[in-house]
Amino acid sequence: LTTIYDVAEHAGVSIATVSKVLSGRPYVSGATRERVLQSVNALGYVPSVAAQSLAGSRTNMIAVVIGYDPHDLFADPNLMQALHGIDSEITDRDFAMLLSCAQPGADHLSAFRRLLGGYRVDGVIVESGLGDEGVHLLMQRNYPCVIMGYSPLGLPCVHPDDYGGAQVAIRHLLELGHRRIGLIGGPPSNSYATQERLRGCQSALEQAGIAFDESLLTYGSWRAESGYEGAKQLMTLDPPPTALFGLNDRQALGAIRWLREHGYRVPEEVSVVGFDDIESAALWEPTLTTIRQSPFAIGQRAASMLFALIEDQELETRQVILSTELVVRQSTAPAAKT
Amino acid sequence: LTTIYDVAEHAGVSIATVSKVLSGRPYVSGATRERVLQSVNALGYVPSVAAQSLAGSRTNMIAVVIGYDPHDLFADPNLMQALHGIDSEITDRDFAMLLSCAQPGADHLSAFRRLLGGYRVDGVIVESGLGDEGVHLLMQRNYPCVIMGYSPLGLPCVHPDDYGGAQVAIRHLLELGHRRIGLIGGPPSNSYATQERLRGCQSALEQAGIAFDESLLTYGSWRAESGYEGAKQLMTLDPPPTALFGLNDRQALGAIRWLREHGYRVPEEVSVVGFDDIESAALWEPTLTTIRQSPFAIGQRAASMLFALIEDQELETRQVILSTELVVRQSTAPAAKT
DNA sequence: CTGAAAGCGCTTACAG
DNA sequence: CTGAAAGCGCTTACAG
Repeated sequence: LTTIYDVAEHAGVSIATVSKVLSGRPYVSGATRERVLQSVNALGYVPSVAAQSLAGSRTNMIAVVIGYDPHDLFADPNLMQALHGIDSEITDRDFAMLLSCAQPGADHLSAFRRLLGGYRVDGVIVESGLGDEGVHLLMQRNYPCVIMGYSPLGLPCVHPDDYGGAQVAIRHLLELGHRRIGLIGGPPSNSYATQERLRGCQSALEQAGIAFDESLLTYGSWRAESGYEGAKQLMTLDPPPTALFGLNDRQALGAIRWLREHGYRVPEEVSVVGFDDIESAALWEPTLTTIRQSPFAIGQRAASMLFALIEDQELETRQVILSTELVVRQSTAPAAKT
Repeated sequence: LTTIYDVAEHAGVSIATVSKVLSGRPYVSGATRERVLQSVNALGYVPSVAAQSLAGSRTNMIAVVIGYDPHDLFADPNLMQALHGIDSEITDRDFAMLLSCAQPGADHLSAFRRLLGGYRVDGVIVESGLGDEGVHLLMQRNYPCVIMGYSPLGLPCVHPDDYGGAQVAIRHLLELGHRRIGLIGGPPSNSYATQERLRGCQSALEQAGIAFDESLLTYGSWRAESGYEGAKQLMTLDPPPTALFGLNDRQALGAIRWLREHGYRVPEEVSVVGFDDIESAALWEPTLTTIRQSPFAIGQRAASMLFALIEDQELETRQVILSTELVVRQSTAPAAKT
């Protein structure tokens, strides 16, 4: 392995000078800089991150901490897109990302503790849903840190406009004449996204003079099965809803599956709306009307905020809310006359 | 931050002893070991990976190198599952994974070089499709390294039985009476998976006395659109195929979408088979007949092989081929009489 | 069984 | 503008 000493020798300077050139600090003569750079190139030198890190500078590495939830986690296209967004931001800065999952058994804090002690990273992006205690730990050591999701503690965070998006979805259904709208939610607890989307639903309904009806609400997971079960449950109500709002697309798709299996025509008899606009939404039959958000943009934004933090810049906004967009496709239609 | 010195002081021993206890080396008295462990616990000590790494021991970190292909990469549910599999293996060993994507512009080697020089990881898992030059680099430094996919260089690798799986898919269609079978392939070049699956198709067809017909083959990407386009292209042939084999599920699903949009009934008029068995395959309408593979298992296996390598154990097998399984669902039916 | 000392490859004041 | 030296937090022979 070629070290800084090799470069120094090759260039006929001291290692301190090599270091200075490489870190872009001033007070190096142009000629020296040139010579060093050439040596670096000639030798294909890449500094050891371990040594750099130990010596107290940057590690060029950020950690992405995600909760441990074997099923939901890695099956979630949104997470994937968010990672993609993060990657797209860090890649030109020559950063790498350390994926740190919470341990299955251990408390969520373990992931943070390991990070704090063991790995030296320049900053951390936390997937929400992990709770705030871990983040709190990071804060105390004032680690640069951004949350993808919500932060009750007021930490820098970025998330889609769940509240507004849900409102728009409900209003779309209301305009189509639907009055009984079944809601299929994500995890009942610990999910700000679910809560915010439900708040949005409630507000849109109440603005239309419709009381929020708890019996039209089911909870589950973010998975398709949860939508399937939700539809089953809601459609046995009397009278059944004329529209279903799956709080994410996978649930909406699962709901459609149940509906069609049981002879309901979508959208003629039952309209269905989703949230996310995942790839499948446009491929499904019928194609899914949904609220588009961009987890890719969330990841990107989180990363760029993190870099600002790392570089000690002031954040313009500590809470970034990315707008959503209604995408009308085939799965919604006017409510059938009753 | 608490260091090994703090622990040593707290336990009343030298840092060498603390180190010995922590690394599980012998020749420490039980009492001393106890005392050290208690101090570690009391202080919540976690060793600095940077220091450990510099001092020449394990980093407890592996790198996963993936090619840069913004669209396909992070949209691929298989990759996600593979990461999940890797994670499941490393998590109880308290390892972390460094996700290293090749740079957009730069040659693929850049990702490897950075790894080699900058980051000290104990081993590397390479997603295939990156070519072998980078892996070669790793080999030269004899870095423990496992490939998810194929290795022409004979490096340790693990992949599904693409060849056999494709054979089974084709035989399934043959048994249903199909004779003209359209093939929708992945990326034309650089994809061993595509090549192997096509070889499987060819062999199954020829065993049935049917010549491999290039005109019944389209290439594209692994995305759904590619299947959509493939179906469009293949169905304009005269006579059109009675069955389509999407070399992955997303393509198969895209093909079904095109077929239904254009009035073809699936499976009554055209049968469709996929490969992978992704989540959507069972949700789609019709549900998709497909060849099931487990990218999760691939990831797991790759990781466990890597650990064996890291621990200097002999590998029983350098090329692990995971079996696939035909899952018959609704998208295939007997060929219509002509 | 235990500890003193060198060294891993850098960065950062500090002198020059 | 340049370099000598200390120090980052560990591990690993090597003595004891």
